[in-house]
Amino acid sequence: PAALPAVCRLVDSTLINFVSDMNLMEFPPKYALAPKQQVDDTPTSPSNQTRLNDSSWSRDLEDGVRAEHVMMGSPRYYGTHGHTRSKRRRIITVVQRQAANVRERKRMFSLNEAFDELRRKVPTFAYEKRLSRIETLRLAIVYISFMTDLLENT
DNA sequence: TAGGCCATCTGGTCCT
DNA sequence: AGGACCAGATGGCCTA
Repeated sequence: PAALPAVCRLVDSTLINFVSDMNLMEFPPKYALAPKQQVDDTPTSPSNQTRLNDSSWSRDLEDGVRAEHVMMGSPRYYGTHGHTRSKRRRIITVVQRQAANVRERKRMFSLNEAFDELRRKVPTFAYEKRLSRIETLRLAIVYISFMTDLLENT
């Protein structure tokens, strides 16, 4: 850590310019509700309280046969993460699903905040276009490698 | 118009 | 039981 100021002085001035030219503070206006997302985030409608099943878990059909995914959504594939675990599916209410959607949006929001913070830390040309998430990650890898080499060679 | 990027929804799995 | 995390699917927006 003590060597850092010295390292910074050694950093090529063009790199410093990259950093100072960063202007990624603008927040994408997309966080406004999208048209398809106009569900009620504070669901209180009694009709939404209906449980789809008595238990919150339902057992799939016997003997390893994949149960049909009768609920809405895209098809899933078992074994994506290596092993098939339980055959019990959690059945949730519409209210619970909406609450989970809200939590997921918040989670992705904080993830994007972290990406924005990383974009500000990573040196870049005065981009007319902001870095995508994958570009940000890859540039960060290169940047860290560069700084690591710099530290080791001084 | 095709392709890249992103937000969102969704269900499965993990974890507390 | 339920929240966090994850990845697939989908649709919208933007740019070359």
